Amino acid sequence: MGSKERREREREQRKSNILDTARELLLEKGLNATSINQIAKRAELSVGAIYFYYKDKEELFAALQLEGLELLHEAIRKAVAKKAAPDKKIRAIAMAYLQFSEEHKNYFDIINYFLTSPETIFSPELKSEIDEHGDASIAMMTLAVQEGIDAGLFKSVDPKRQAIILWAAFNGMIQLKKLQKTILAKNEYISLYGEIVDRFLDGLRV
Amino acid sequence: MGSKERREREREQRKSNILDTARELLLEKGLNATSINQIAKRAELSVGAIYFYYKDKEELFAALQLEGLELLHEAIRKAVAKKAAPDKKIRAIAMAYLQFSEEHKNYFDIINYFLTSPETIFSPELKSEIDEHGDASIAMMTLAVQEGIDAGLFKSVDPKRQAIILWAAFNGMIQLKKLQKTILAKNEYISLYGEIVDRFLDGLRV
Amino acid sequence: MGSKERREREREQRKSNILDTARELLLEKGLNATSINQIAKRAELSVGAIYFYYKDKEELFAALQLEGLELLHEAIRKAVAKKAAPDKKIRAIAMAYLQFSEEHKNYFDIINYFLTSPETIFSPELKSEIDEHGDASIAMMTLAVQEGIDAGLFKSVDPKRQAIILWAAFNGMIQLKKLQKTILAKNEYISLYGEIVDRFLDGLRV
Amino acid sequence: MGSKERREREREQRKSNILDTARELLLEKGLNATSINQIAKRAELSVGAIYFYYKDKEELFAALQLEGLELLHEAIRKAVAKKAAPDKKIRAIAMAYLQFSEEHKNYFDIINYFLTSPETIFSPELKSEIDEHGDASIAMMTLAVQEGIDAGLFKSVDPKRQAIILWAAFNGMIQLKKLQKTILAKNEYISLYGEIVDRFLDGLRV
DNA sequence: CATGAATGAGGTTTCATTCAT
DNA sequence: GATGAATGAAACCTCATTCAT
Repeated sequence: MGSKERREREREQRKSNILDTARELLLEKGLNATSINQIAKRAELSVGAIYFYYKDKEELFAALQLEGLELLHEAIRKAVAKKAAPDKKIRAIAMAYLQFSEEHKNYFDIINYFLTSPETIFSPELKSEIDEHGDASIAMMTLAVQEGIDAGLFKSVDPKRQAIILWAAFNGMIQLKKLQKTILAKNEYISLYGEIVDRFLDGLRV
Repeated sequence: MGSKERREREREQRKSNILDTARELLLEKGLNATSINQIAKRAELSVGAIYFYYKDKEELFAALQLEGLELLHEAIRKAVAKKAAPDKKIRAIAMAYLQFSEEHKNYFDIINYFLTSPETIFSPELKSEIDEHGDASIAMMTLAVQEGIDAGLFKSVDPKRQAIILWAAFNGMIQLKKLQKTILAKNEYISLYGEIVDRFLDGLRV
Repeated sequence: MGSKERREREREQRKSNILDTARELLLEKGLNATSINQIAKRAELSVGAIYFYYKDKEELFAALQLEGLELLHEAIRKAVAKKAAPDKKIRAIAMAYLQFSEEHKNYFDIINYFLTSPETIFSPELKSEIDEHGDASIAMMTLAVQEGIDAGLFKSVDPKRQAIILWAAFNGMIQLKKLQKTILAKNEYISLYGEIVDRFLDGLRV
Repeated sequence: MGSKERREREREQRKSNILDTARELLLEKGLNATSINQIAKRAELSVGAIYFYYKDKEELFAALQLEGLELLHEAIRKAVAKKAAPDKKIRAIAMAYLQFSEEHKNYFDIINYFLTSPETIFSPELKSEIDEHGDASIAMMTLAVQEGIDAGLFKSVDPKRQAIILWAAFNGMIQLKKLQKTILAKNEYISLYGEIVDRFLDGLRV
């Protein structure tokens, strides 16, 4: 017995193997330049095998993004786990996000690639599922802001809106990383990222 | 006599015609679905003609982006033209940028398309030229912040850094427009955009 | 005891289930858009199972055609069952055939699909078996003509040849159904079909 | 000068060359088995070149069918050219059609392939154009029947309807050619074809 | 008996680019 | 200056079939 379980396990492993290769290539060459053929070749699989596990390119890339969002959620969860003052928590989340963008640059880029691309690539259902995953991470920032308000430290503003604003600003700044050596000095974006938190906390406090 | 000028004029007109068509297609179908062949067909030109005016695809798309950056610069210049208090000026620039992103959605998307794509598409020289154009717009925001500091209204912070921070936050928020109907309510991003300025000015004031 | 019969029954049921699905898909998407994989998926069977019951695609589709020919034979047999004058019988068979083409459009199309396709798809043995099945239906028309001749109503012509001629004409007309809305008015082919019988009976009578 | 004309001529020649190869393969292997790749290879052209001349597979095959319909029309026109009694004319058209089906078996098969296939393959516009071409050939048969009626030789029936009936019957019979060696003796379909005309004319006469 | 993973050739189509005219 | 024919690689995806389990 147990042969069914083994099959199941192998199946998952294969899927994950394909995902690994896809991620690798996606980050090496970008979305358009990453083809199923290439993934197959590098994963030492036949093209057909990939299509056996993933219905099409879209499904494959969506899986990648979901993976990334889960990882991100986990990173933020850890950052916010220890007891701390609300502003410390916010800073901790900010730093966790920055760290994630560097340590999991691959996933971060994928998430943002799809988030910011003006082309709609995923089906509505997929998009919805992905957005929900993203929502989960925002919720933790919202909570931190709420605590600050409850503690009388912050103005009485809508906490979720502040969370979204911060997230938008963080994203915007990390994207500027590309401008290093032209508009920005090397790694200047990191200190700017930090200054976002300063400025926003200043703006938030009563 | 003027035959040289006429030629020059025709040449410019032709280039601009190509650009118009390219922009149209780029926004209709996205970057990698826009082919030189398609541009040629819609512009009622031969493929060869396009290659005569633009060395390759890259050069063509870079021209598009430059066009957009110039338009943006002009929009901001106008917004900041009239005398006003520094915070009003900042708000005016912010609103000009938002307005630009809506009225010239096509250009805005192109600018951001290239800015946020992890693929490096342009040659270093091109990238540099493009960045410089972007710089010009930032300079105007920098100036507004500087005025606020000089007037003793704002904290004594690096004004250019604040300009960059604001710009990053603005971009980040406008990108969230895509999340309408999932995470955000319709047009919620606009009021969030406004709140960025509130919070930031709060954080900036002495 | 009966376990062998049960097996046999299950086997037949499975085969018929496969056939049902194949027929469905064949009529939905046409011959070459219907794949074994698709049949397997829709029949909720494994690909291997289909190959267990049918040696290959060809055998599967031949089975479908045989099914259809049997059904057709039965329909004609019923039409000709009651005693009637020869010309009435001929008309009855004609109408039974038309009705079959409409009520069992799926089978009719399959029969004609293979009959008229210039590609030779079946092996000689298969083709032979299929033709024999078709023969059985022709025989009944032949008989009706023979009766007319014997009764002195029809000219003394070869009855089987008349049967084949009628069959050919019927088929030809039903195929014209496709021309509705272009060359033919809607359902005009039906009244034309009727007129075939008129004209041929006129031509047949002494 | 004249270089434009030469280009035009070369273009036509190339298109016709592609068509020749496509026709060849289509008749050798049937529709599904004929791929653009194969056509390109045999025509000693690149795949892209074919797509330069024909938008897609559909357009290529439609061109083939139109070619065939024109040839058919011409053949019938010739057959009916000389003055003759209406029944002779009808027989002449019938024979011209049969002859066309043998001498231009390739074209005939293509015409019928698309006519009888239950799959709709052409776009409505194409289909319409094709049907119109077919209409032209029917018109000539219609005229012959009309003459017979006018001359008091035939019953007063709708002449176009008789033309369509005959055409359907002819098609139906020619398709039976495939049954040679099983249901029919070799070339029996030819004499049956002739008998269709006998029977029909008998049925038509007053 | 039945499964379903795997193959890999082959399908249609698009692409950026070149170059003879 | 401008044309447009040609290339051929590469894109995504599907197929019939096999076979170890």
